[in-house]
Amino acid sequence: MLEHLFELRKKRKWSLQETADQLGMAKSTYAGYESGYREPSLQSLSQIADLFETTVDFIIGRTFEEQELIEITNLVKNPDHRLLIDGKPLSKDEMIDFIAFVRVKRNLNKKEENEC
Amino acid sequence: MLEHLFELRKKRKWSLQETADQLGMAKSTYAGYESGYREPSLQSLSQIADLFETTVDFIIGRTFEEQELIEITNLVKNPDHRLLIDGKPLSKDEMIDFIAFVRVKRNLNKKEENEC
DNA sequence: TAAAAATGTGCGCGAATCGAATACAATATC
DNA sequence: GATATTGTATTCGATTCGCGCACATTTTTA
Repeated sequence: MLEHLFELRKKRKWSLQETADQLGMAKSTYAGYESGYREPSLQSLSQIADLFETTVDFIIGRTFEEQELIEITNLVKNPDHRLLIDGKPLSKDEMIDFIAFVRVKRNLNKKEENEC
Repeated sequence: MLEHLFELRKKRKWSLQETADQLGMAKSTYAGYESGYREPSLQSLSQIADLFETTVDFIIGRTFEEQELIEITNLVKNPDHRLLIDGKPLSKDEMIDFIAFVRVKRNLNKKEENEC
């Protein structure tokens, strides 16, 4: 269930003890989670997600990728996510402007490459 | 911790019994989750998230809205999501450019309002 | 409107699980 | 080679789980 914990910890090159210390729990307790011997409380689980800067859904294996991929061009028509800048939601118009902005910029870079 | 369960169930106009039946557990068990009297196992929690077609993070209150909010300015330093345009990931530079772009545009709009 | 069914709430019990301490082998560090 | 660190496993008391059951309230049915 928590098979992702191992990779998250290894990616940061932390030992079980280091990780447990940061979470304020015993090494054996955290180790139990990784090995599948025990399940953490929801509070501990949330704390762990915070420590690894990820989601609970990823840790318990409900999402396959740690980094969720979000296609902005889809968001205009199907806003299943809300993008913010400085805490303020991005409007549809701002999104459209942005898409155009990036497309133009990417094309310019392409042309520059071809000229070299 | 699981304060969202009540609203998710009510939105669907389900009784405790109906909900518990769909989850294959006792009414009192599910009711215990809603009232905060008990915490479900991770397996049950995942099952509940499936039933309500939402995320565990939302149910346990780690995200405020069912529609997830993503602050782009945070993505630069902590890329827990990946934004795409035309299938191609947004680079850090593109994100920074975009943030500046939106900020300038928003400021211009503000000035225009003040002039009226 | 009275009877019956369904709803939400709370408690008690046995069983299961938790969190920490401890022990120990394997590996790393000096 | 001695020492410290790491990962794994086990045990123990305490906590919590999941369910059954009871009860008051509301809704539905006859």
